[in-house]
Amino acid sequence: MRRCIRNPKNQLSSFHTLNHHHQLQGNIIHQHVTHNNTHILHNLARLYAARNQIELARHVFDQIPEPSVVLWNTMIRAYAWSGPFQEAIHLYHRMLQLGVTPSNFTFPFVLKACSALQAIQVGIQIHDHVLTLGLQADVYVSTALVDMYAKCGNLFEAQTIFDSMLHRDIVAWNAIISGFSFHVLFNQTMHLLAQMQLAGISPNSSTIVSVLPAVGQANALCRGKAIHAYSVRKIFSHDVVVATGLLDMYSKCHHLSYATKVFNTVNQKNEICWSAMIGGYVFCDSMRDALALYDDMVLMHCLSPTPVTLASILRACAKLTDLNKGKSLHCYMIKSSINLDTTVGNSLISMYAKCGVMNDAVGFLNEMITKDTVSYSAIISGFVQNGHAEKALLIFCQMQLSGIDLDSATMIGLLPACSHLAALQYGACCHGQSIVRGFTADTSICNAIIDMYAKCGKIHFSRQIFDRMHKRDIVSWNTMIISYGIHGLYIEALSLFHELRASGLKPDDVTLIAVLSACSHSGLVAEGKYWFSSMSQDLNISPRMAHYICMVDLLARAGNLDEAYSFIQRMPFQPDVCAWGALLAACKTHRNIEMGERVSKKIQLLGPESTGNFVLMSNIYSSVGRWDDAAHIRSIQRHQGYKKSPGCSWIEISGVIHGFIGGDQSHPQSASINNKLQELLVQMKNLGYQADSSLVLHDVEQEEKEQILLYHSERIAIAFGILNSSPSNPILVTKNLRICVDCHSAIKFMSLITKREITVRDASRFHHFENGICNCGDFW
DNA sequence: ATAGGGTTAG
Repeated sequence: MRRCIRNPKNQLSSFHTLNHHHQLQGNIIHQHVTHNNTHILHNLARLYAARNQIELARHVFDQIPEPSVVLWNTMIRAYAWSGPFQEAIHLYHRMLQLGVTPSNFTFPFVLKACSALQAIQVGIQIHDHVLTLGLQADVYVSTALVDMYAKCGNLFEAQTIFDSMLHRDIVAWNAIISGFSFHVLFNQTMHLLAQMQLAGISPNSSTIVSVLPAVGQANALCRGKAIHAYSVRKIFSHDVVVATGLLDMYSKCHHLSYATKVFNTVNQKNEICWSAMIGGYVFCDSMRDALALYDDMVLMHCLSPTPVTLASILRACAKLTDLNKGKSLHCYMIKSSINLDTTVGNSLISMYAKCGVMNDAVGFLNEMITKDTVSYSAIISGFVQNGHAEKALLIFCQMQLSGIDLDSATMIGLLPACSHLAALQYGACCHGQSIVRGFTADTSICNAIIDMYAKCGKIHFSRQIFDRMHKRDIVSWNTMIISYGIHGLYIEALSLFHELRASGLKPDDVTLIAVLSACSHSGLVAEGKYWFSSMSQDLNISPRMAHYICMVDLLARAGNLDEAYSFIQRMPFQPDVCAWGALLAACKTHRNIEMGERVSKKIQLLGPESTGNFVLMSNIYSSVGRWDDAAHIRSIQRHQGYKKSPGCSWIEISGVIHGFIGGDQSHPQSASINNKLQELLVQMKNLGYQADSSLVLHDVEQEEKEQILLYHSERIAIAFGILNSSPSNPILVTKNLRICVDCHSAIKFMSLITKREITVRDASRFHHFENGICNCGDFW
């Protein structure tokens, strides 16, 4: 050591032998040379920079009184190469402050940092500087400018500079091509690729690698194959980087067999290549293959998963709702102290949310050191997906308090939360924010807004949004058709379906569910049967269980109980509780005890899945006065441990949502609500209202029935609404279950007495009461 | 070269 210091000329060679473990030694040496000469410091800084030890390089650099331009460039390049990019720009600015004139080598590096940060304002300043120094003709500088403008999104300026270049080498061509490819302007990218070849320059592997993502995103399989063939001819298709690009392109084109073929040709597969293949399987919904390949990578090939690998594989667990696998991966990450970056953390949150364990999702969110928009959005969507819209809104408040801004994906979580809650005022706020922030250019956002207005009872607003959209996808049409359906506007629903067919867009399986249920609710048996047979024959959509259930509903609702029964038995699927449940509901409507009993037995054989069906059967017995049988069914239900989920209704008044469960007396205004209900009951009875005997458990007095029914949650919510809103305002109440027959008839009277529009959204549709009539025509 | 949160129906 001492010998080295005494003989500084030997120092550099001794540094070459240093490795990470000897950094300390290196530091000691450089402390000793600090006061010697700047020439050595220059070399030392360059050496550290070349080794990517930026902090050490910076430490030395900062001690040099007047670094040469070359050294400034070295430092800026080091930062531009591997970040932090901001530091490259910072050094450039300091260089100018100190009066050092940048050279033509400075610009490509600092511009690269601008590209990485998408910092176009700084980029423009640098461009000005280039012009004042008269360096715009330099190939390297102009290429860097092209790259910066292209990456930052100003493709026009990039193209202008590129066109003005007298000499364009392959790097310049790659810069402009990768710019267009980066923004997925597929046609322009392909055009430039052709022009490049016309100019006599053959694309190299960098060119190929930069265009492949755009090919994949554009789903341009034929182009992709041509590029693959070109790569084979030029003998770089076996290069890991090219092969990774190729297999990613193939999987984005849903061509997994080619992707795996390319994958298998690579001899020296690295983690990126494995991750790309695993990601490809996940993209194509081949979750089992993704998991198998992951095991292969980690167990057989002893490679460590990178954050990218983990993000992909966690997504596979989420899609499979394989909580065990997801948890074991989480444990593995903790045990092997893999650095949990924010992306992986967000994948974990999403996995927990998709598996329905929101406690774990929120628990992990709270542990996260750096939470971002995605973390919160995952939680918000998770709560909505798990049926806790109100918690989604609460988390959103927490997100705002923590200063993290929302983006359009957050909004796409918030809007369905408003839909579920029928929270019109929150929903309208979301709509407003979406306009202000420019989200409404996004089709998915508009779709969510259409759904929100429809579920909040404002179907006309939905249609306005739908009509004004620039671009509609199949979800837009489906949402609008379904919205008409739940509002009982079946003519509009079916006519929109015909418009969709005329528009040239292909209906999908969801469209047909919407159409079939529209037919079923409006009693259009023949039309429903027609579309059911047509969907597989003409529209090339194979019917799923849900479609069969729609058909059962269609037949049974119209009174064709026997036909529905045999339809269920002929289904190509094992009939489930829902299929039988649809028939059972119709048995109740059509008071067919014999069929009801048969169906009820089938359901009981299927096991403990549905409670509503027990209630239904019990009600069927009660409706014909067979109280003992009704009680027996209820006792089986109790005996087997089924619990009826409580009826719950809510109403939004002045932006506050008030919720009530059946018999609820806990609201501060409970006394006046009760008075209102009693007062209404008297008036209703004067007009001929009679409590429906079939709905309440057997052998209680009429008086008592009235009182039980009086406090069904929807009635409490309506009374609350009457008391707390001006008479000109319509009332919208939302209920978690289906409305009961008695409430349905009572609300008709209430609308007549109070002369108010009352809308109830129950679990299946809207009931719009006005002047004693409901728009469902008592058929629901 | 690979990666995270996202709209409709049941």
